Amino acid sequence: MASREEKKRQTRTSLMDAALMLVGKGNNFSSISLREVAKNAGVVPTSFYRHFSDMEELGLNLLDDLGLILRRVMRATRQHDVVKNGGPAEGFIRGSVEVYVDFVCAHRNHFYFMCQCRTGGTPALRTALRNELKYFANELVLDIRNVSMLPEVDSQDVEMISQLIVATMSEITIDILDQGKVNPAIQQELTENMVRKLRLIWLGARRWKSS
Amino acid sequence: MASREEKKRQTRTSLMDAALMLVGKGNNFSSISLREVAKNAGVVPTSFYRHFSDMEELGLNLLDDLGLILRRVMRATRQHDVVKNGGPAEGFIRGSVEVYVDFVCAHRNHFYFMCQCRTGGTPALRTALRNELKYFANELVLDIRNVSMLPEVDSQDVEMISQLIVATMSEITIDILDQGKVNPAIQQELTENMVRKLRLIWLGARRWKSS
DNA sequence: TGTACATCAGTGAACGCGCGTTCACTGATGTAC
DNA sequence: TGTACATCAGTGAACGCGCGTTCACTGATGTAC
Repeated sequence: MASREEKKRQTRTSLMDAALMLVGKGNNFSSISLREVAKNAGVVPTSFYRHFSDMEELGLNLLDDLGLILRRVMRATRQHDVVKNGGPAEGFIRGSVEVYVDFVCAHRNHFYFMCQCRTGGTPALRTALRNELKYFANELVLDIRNVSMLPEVDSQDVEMISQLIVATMSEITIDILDQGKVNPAIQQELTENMVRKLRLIWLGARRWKSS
Repeated sequence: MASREEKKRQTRTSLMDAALMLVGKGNNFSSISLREVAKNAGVVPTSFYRHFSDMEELGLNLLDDLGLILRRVMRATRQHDVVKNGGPAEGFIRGSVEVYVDFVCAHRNHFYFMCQCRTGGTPALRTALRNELKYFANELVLDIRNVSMLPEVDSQDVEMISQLIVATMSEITIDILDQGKVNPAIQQELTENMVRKLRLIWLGARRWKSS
């Protein structure tokens, strides 16, 4: 039999899942009501307060989840490179995009919430998300520097390049989520399009000389 | 004395301005109520229906405004190039970014609404916005092709490049809006950062060979 | 120009509804002896 | 192991409030003669 603690954890997860589900169904997080979330989690509205003080706090917890997902994306990307190429090599752009696209598809609702938060969330949510994305971009900077892929580019410019990459990733995220149902053909096309964009950026980066 | 028609037009504008103002103050469009909008427009809630059937229709009209603004951005950019350089030349990237940044600052609330809509709006709003942005990107394609700046790049790839540019513009838009108050120093820094990004893209584009 | 009527933007009362939040409660799980 | 008590996740009734929408209205503007 589940312990009291374990049951509580389950209800908490149900609440967060319910909120994500409502976001995934096209509702805007900022207009989802606490009562709706509770109802979809199969719990009475007052129970909500045993877990979160309000919807914003639930949202902050969803962003923590997102942070974990992004860390897993980075780990999977590195592992992918090592396994396939023994290190970053020719195919690393395609590989990274494929890993990322798989994660977005596997966590559609989290990424949906991320896109909404970036521009539509409360100040606290926006700040929390900005920090997650900054961390992600910085990790990218470290990866680029560690393998010395761009020796002629200074720190500030590596940061600029990683921002450019993150912005381009953001774009494909919105595109993937915009197609309602998962369609392998379209998904493949988006991936190819993305690969070409990153290749072009990489082409520019290799020629880039920091002044 | 204002004619009845003229007065109606004024009230309509007040309603749209009130909605934009609420968006600019940090509210999410999808959670702004019709009553709030009416109150801030200095009008009774029932009056709203004389102008729009619901908030979504008001939003679609805001997107029409945005479309006009984007067309003015394009015109101003072209004019800027012609006046300053007699055509696209060395400084055209910086010039274009400056024109764009000025427009974003001058129409903060419209661009705020745009960013929210892109991921958080109703399906009708998202579709309408997607069409506006597609038009904008296509105009960019035409500009690039017309002046034959990239002779070795085929149509499909010019489109890819213009998407890349639009995505990068989107990013700076969010950054500008994220700084609550207009701060010339930060704005200048964002502009410089943006210029470097577009230069890098351009560097890649000039080396790009369509296969 | 003056009058009589039509139009219609804006009014104000009213409705039923879902909202967030409070409160005292219940009863299963956990703990002390 | 059994008993008596403590904890606390989840309940259900109740509250006041702002919501979208309806309706019959008012009175200034516009039109026909």
